[in-house]
Amino acid sequence: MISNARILGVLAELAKLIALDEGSSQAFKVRAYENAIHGIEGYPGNVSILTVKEMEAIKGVGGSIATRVKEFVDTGSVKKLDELRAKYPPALVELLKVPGLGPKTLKLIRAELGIETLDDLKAAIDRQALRELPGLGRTTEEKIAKSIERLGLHGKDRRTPIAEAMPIAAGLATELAALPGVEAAIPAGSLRRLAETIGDIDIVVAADDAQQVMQAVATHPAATEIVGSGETKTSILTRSGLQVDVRVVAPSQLGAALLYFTGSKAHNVALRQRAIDRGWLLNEYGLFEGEELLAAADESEIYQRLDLPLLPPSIRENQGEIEAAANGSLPDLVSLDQVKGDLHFHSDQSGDGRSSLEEMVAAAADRGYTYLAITEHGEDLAINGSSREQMLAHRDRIRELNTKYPEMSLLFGCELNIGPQGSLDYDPEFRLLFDWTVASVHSHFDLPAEVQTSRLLKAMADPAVNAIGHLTGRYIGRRPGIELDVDTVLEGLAVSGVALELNGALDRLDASAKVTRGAVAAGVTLVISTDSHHTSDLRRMAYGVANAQRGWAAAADVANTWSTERFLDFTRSRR
DNA sequence: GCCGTTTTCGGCCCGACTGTTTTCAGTCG
Repeated sequence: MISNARILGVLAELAKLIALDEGSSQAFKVRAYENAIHGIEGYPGNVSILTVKEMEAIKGVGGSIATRVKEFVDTGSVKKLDELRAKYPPALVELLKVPGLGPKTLKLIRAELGIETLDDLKAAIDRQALRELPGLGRTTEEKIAKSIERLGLHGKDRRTPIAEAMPIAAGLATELAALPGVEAAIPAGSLRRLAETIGDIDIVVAADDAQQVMQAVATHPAATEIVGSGETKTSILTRSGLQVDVRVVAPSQLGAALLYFTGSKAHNVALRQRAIDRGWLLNEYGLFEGEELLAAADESEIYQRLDLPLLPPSIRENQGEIEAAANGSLPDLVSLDQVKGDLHFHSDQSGDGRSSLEEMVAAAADRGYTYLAITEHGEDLAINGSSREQMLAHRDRIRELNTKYPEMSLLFGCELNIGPQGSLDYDPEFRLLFDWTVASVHSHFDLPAEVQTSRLLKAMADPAVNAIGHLTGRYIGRRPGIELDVDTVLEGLAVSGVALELNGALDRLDASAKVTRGAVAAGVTLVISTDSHHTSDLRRMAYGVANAQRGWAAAADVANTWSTERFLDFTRSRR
């Protein structure tokens, strides 16, 4: 069986090479491939087992593309792709990664100067050959030269983990919001949708005086370079090579601008099509009927005019959310105010905890939680874990502390460590002393997928285990997670009644939105947790909730939105 | 190359910025 990822890889390469062949990434054929890729990304099953006819049922996939996919599945290659590869060697295609160098220009310099590789391009720039070509000039040549210098730092396909980008975006937005005359400054783009990695930071600023904001951005100390600067839009590069685009709009247009700059692009295109169907125009300035403005100030107003409810940024991916919202089949997505407790929570009793038990519990009480599981590491984590004696003493502290918070149920919990063969800390009797446990993988990330899968199945078979924590153990952009058979694991969770944790730490977001959507479909119970080690980590709940939304999870699917009584029943259900 | 409550052909989202040009093409998101 061939994975969807491999098929998507083939289609992405075809799209790229056709763009080069057509001389435009906007060519309709290219967009058709991109639409097909998008459709397959949203397809829940394996595409390789489908017939051509069945593939054509996927949105964006027509006869031609379906036939090529089938050809790849059956023969392992695609004739059209092989032809294009012969026509455009890899070294040439690589040049498309240079910012400012698109397919048209690349075709031109190849035809006129015989440029086939990066070294050819550098040599041509050195002898100032580019500037002699029609449509190019000295400035363009210098711009490309500069882009080549920084290729590793900010190539077009460079992605930044959201955990890295979020604080930069938040800091910058806060500063811009403080400028006189600025009504709002909001990070938009994939960051606002909580994508795992982002290409650049987009900040939308609502202000009447754009000039002042542009000035502030261009002279910002974090800007190592100004990529572009116009009347309403300025782009800078930070030291790490991350690009930040700041766009100023009139406050009365903030909703339309936010909608546009939040994307996703595919979601926007679908919304605009919906506007066109009604004889209207939707752009970043508003929704228009001819000259008449229909809506612009609020996102919700624009959705409403298009006969849709306000869709949260987290699900704006054009993966069926617009159709579902239109026909009323979109789940009632979980929201932050429905969360009643946190179920993965450390104090400094754990070696890696940073705040005291008292501080952590007080922070949870401040958030109005009605239950809270304190889950210190088990003894198998040599450095961070607690012995039996330490755990029992900790239980006494928790029970004692609970008398000060009568409105909250404090659960004596544990984060159990799943060993390489699926073993757990302590012994079966001792494990049953805990009110709540979350079992997680912390080591042996490189085992084969079959071993990891049975490892997890064994752990969830233990009656003391309530949830599986950070499913894959990944750190986005730093460490890939364990490989596993997702369908088998989800089925195991559904059958055993063990919950799947959605870890809200920004560098984890584990289980992923995609896995979450599968879990919801499989009937798995979810819990959204922060894995807090410090009082400042409790805010991660918002990210966990947004990631749950990305997986189309309803409050009913998430155990820590349930009433205290129902939740406590759930903790005892497997014992 | 895909698609359809304007359906089998003729459309296909929309605009900012830049550089090279004198009205627009290319790139990008």
